[in-house]
Amino acid sequence: MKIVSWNVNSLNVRLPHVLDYLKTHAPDVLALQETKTPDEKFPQAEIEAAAYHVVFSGQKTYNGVALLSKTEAVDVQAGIPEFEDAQRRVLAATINGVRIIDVYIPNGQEVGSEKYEYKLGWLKAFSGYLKAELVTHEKLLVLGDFNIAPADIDIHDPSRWQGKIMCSDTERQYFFAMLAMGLADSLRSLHPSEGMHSWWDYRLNAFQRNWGIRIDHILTTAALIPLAGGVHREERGRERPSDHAPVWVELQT
DNA sequence: ATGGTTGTACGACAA
Repeated sequence: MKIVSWNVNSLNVRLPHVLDYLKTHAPDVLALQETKTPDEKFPQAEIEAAAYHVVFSGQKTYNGVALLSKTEAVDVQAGIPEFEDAQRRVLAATINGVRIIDVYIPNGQEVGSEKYEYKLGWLKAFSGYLKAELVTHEKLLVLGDFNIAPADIDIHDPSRWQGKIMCSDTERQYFFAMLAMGLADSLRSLHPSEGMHSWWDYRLNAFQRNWGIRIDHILTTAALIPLAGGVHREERGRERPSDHAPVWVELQT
């Protein structure tokens, strides 16, 4: 079972890239973030024409998540239960017997800002939700844009980013707390000593200079065995790319 | 150089 996470930064702009990706890689599940598309304008027909099922939770201009899958998604749930949030950032569903949680964690803008406080409050609520979900789902996978680089190896130039957004101790603690719940960082486990960067800023030619950061993750419970995984960084080098590359894992079935 | 680019939507904000 091949599972992919990709922050597309506008599905309207990136639909051709996504359809090409489905053809080339034929993933069983493709989780999207930052679709920036309200539900009434979601390109459902185009995706179904590519022989994929799709569920989505979106809004105008910002955020938005979607799950594309070869087999139908069931028990679909949008958002974090009992957490009021106007921003569409979470979509959970069961696909092939695996509980899949697609997440777009807030960026936080700058350490100490109002948006950073929103990020921390959001992480607290999401962590509680995750802990509860793990009680009832043995096969569970959390994937998406976490906007957290867990360790120095995940950053092209750690000194330049120290203490900054995505790298602050408090954010990292939330990430490690998720691992302590019984989730494995599948890409890091498969590739212990490579950068595996997944995001490159649009500015300053960051991709060409390989100024990347690993902020897109796929976490798996012990009942799921990752056989292989990686980053499709060639997508970042295409015409009019997203600033994120897809990250993927192949699970033992 | 505390720099710049992209998306949304047409000015400013988010990333």
